[in-house]
Amino acid sequence: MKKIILVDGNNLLFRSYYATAYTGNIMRNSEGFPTNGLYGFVNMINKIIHEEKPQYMMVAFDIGKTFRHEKYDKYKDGRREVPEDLKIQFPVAKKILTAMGIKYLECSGYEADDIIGTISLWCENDPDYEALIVSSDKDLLQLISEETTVKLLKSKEYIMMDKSTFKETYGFEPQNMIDLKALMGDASDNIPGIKGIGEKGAIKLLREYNCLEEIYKNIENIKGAIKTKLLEGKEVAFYSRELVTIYRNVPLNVTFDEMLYKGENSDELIDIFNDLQFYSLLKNVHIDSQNNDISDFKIVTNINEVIINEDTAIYLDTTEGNYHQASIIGIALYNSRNSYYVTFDILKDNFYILNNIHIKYTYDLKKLLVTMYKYNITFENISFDVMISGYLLNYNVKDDICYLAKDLNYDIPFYDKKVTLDDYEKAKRNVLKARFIYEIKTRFDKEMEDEGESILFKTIEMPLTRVLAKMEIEGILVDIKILKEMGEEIKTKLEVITENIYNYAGCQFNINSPKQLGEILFDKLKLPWAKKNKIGYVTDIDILKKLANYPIVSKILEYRSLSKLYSTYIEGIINCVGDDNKIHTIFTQTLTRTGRLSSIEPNLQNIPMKSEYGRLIRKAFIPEENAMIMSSDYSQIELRVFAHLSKVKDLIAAFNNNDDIHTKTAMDVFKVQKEEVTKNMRRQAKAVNFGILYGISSFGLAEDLGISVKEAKEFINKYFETYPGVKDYMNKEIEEATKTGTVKTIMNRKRIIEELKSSNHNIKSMGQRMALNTPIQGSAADILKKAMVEIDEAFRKKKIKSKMLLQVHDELIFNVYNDEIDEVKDIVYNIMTNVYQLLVPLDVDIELGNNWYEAK
DNA sequence: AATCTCACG
DNA sequence: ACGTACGTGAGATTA
Repeated sequence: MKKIILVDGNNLLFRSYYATAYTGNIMRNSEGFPTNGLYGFVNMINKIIHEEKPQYMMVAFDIGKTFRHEKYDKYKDGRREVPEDLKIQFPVAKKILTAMGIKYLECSGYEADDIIGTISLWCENDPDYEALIVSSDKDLLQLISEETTVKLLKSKEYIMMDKSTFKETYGFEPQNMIDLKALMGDASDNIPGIKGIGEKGAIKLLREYNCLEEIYKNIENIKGAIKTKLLEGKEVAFYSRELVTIYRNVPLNVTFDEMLYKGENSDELIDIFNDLQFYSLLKNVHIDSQNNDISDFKIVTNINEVIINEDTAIYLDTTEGNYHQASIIGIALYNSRNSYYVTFDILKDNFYILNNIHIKYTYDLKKLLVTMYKYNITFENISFDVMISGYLLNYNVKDDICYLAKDLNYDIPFYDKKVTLDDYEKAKRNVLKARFIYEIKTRFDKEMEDEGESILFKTIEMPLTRVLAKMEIEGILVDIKILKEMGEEIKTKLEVITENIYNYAGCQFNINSPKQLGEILFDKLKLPWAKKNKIGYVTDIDILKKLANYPIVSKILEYRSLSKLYSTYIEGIINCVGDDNKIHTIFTQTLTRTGRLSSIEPNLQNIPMKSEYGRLIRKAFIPEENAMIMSSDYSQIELRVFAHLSKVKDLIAAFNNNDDIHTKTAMDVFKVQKEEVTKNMRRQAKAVNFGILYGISSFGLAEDLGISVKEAKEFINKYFETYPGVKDYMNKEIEEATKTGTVKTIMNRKRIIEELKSSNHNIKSMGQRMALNTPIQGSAADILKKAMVEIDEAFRKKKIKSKMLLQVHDELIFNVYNDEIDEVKDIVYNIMTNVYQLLVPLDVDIELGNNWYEAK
């Protein structure tokens, strides 16, 4: 038996187009050609091939006016016009199919359905063939027979419908599907059907009578309203049926042999995908062995075999998970002459080879440094980290190098724990990764040069990665006892509060469950302000604050903050403390879209600060003996950056005069003297200043200040009238960003913002806010990073033994030995204030204490 | 795996 | 007419 896969091409392309079109973010390649339909289309075709392993395959398309609907043109007219964006994707879809070795058919005057119906009829008449139809259109179910099955696509999965499953589901024969549609109609296809008869009623009738003819033959046995409707709609029903009946004798000039699945023509397909910029799909294309195979590498059995005397890439193979705990499995080395894989077993007595001056390139240098630290290898000559370079170039960079490789058309298989590989194959994959590093670095180097990011890369990011490695290795001391004591206290408080809440609620429930909590508050206790989300009621802090007068709600607020403290900051932190009583976070250098760092496992950039009680957690972060914790933070760095970027004279003057910026804003906006600025005026001015940094919106400001959107809008207008330069700057920035699709920081860090191209207002607005915020947040991040590099350098030159420990976006935390306090304070202050010349001065506050809490 | 909530700058 | 401030990470629950 030969199986042919019959695919409804129109259906597939429509589905994938509308799956993304509604977001408004229509995918396009850099020439502006829309690709959103094609992307899903190709994925679906790939999936079908993968799942069905077809011998024969055919994709059908609609073309021209269809005979079947000709006499009912008035119904067809009601159908939605195909958007131009989608229309132009059809010819490309057909080109792709040809490149994939799949036959496609279209026949003037017939729909895709008709073509599929015709071929499936051929299968019924030919004992050698059977058909599998793929579509999400239930109309095609009418074709199900002994020889024909339908794979009915749902949003995420599919249902296989053969004769027996169809009967189980509907209770009548597949060929009577047309009668079902005739009765119930189909709004999306403008099939009228009988008014007042829906799916349920229609199915019931067909289970009893099978088809329209039988229904009307037995019309006297049918009672009540249904009977009237049936009689009134008789004519409509019959011509509706004609409309939905698939025509199965399309004059097709094709043979089964022509529908053989031939397999792809890689070169053609690669060309097309490159054109469309479907880089992730390229990995599925069978690429010639050049890229995914390598045979001339050596698995080293004796270290003397390793000869490196030219620039070489290293790839480190470790166990999974947090790299502070990871162990080395082996390393791959690659250069244009030689390539090697060295297992840990061989390496462990020969680490010295890694001091080779020719080892220059890698992926994730920081991980390499941290992992190799205990073997005293410092890789002084590594000057190029492909991970960081890829990040600056806005590639899709993850921990696993395979993602980047995939995007760049290098086919390195992903790690799959279900597949066991022999030693040779494992070694090969690592060598492939080293080769990828070696080959891609030249291209990245050039791309960075073109983007003007080389200096940023060489003088900031590459040196910084070594600084961060040191900070991670150093870690910060934690006094677990303090955390445990505080934990006990919180636990006791939580028990009391839990009892209180149960009493107010009149029952016990899981307070941590937003769902249950919502039901208690808004269903059971009928509190006002109920607002729904997908799951149930919204129970976030904004809603609860409005209800804080209810004793149960104030207790819940208390419970929330305490349980957050307990699980995230007491338990969470304690779990991260190692045998050395220290926490070693990981600073991710290649994650944020703005250029900031982030901190994980644990996150030490969000330790409580704003609430007095939570802040006590900071007492557990302590210095070494004979040392103090020092914190140095930039004051208003983002607003200063904004003053610099916007060049607004009043703002620059305010910072030059060392004014309190929020008070100054209040004076200008409210047109009052300094003495007349009330607390509330300053608070409002501060909120607007923050709003400016975020790409202000009246809604956001209203939310923040608890005023109406209208008031917020007026307030913003007043601000813009006060500082017209701000508005001008924002307009100019958005215009430029929209033109180029990118924004840049003061150090030329580039972010691509696809959202700016969106036709969806919301998404576009979000893009505009990103475009306004990124240069500010990103430039501040640049400044911090530069300061960190310089401080590290100064410490080294002056042989300072105090250590930089943490970075929290606008502040640095140090462990400072008592005998170095003055010197370190000096160095840090001078570097931080002079690291970059803005149009306004940079200001730094430095505090010292016996723990992080006191250093504030 | 996705969602909600909340901690930070 | 729309849903919304920018950038993160983690824990708990629900699906």
